[in-house]
Amino acid sequence: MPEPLLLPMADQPPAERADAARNREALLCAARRLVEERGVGCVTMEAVAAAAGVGKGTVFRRFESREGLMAAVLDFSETAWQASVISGPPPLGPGADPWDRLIAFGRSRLETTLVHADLIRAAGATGSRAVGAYSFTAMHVQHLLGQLGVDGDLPVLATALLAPLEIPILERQQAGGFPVERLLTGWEDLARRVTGHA
Amino acid sequence: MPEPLLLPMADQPPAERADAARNREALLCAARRLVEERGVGCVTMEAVAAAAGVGKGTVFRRFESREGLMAAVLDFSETAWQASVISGPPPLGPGADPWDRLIAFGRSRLETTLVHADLIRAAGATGSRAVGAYSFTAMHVQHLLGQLGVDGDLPVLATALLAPLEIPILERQQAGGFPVERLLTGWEDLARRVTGHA
DNA sequence: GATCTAAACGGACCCTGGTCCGTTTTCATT
DNA sequence: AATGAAAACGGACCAGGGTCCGTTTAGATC
Repeated sequence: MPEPLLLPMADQPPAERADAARNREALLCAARRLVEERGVGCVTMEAVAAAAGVGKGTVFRRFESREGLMAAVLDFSETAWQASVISGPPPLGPGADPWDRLIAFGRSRLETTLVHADLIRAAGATGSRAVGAYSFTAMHVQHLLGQLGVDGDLPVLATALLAPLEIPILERQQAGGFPVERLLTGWEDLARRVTGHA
Repeated sequence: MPEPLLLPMADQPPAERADAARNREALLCAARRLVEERGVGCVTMEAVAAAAGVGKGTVFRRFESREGLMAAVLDFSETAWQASVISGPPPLGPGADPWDRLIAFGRSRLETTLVHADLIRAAGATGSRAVGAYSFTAMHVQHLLGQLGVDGDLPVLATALLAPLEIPILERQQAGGFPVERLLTGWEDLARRVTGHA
């Protein structure tokens, strides 16, 4: 007879050891602080390690890479933003009609993306931005498109609508001298054409 | 009386010295070859320098940075592609009607972008891709939109149409399991909505 | 051809991201 | 409390991008 095997509940990753969790937290705090006070570009992995009082190896063991760490830092504000989309006040949050929500979404996304530009770039493709955040925004836009009665390949259409709000594109346009206001108007126009909304 | 000043023709940058030009060429060849036979990721600046028979400093003096060098390598195929848009056979080149050209453009751009994905990524924002190439494609799309009678902010609309064809977006979708065929169909749909074409 | 200056050269050197491995710590079990 | 194995730790170490500066070279002038 098998000995009482220790809780066979679904084999989830065995949970982080106490010291590991503590260090993760300390590192995240340190990183957040350093990024805030020096700017992303001037924060080295070694500096973060030192500020958190751990060795460099630990930073990499916890966060994989610089991109990973920056992604974690970014995740902070990203999560807050997602919350305001899910349950904040209209028109960004639920309650307003889908078209107004879509427009509010575009403006809000564009603005936060520009605010966190450096961090987003530093988080690269690793970022929650590139996986979690993307699928969140994609889902949300798909949802709104559905409510607006748009038909077609919604996942792909949603991506098309999101693409011009991504850093590389935004920055190139800004470098080209397009004021934010114009980008926004342009995006609204795009949304109107895509949805067929009056 | 001022001595016969040496050709006051517009003060263009004084032209490259012979040895500099020779080295630039040698470096470009070496880089092209190495990229081809090892893949972008396995080509170090030092290796390129060695292959070209010059010092490392020279590589950086000529091309500024790794991104700059990769951009120069990329420029090669990019220029060829541009030529086929400007003067190649229809429907990509001139001769076909604007709608057909637009569709051909989308497909062709998407394909070449995927083919050169690594290089484009390595060329980063420095790349001709990010400046020259972008403005070329933007101009071209603007032009076609104009011919199709689209009105609105054409520069911005053109960018919106181009955005989903850029690497970061394409790759994320590919990673999400969308087959190329679907991306293409999706883009055509987008173009139809934006232009209002039947 | 001698001379002079700006430009180019090369490679030692620095910095930082990332890896490796011998040591230390946690924590489940006895 | 003692024990043992898995996990975490730290910091020396490595590699590659980018810089610096003393030396060399092109090429214009005399």
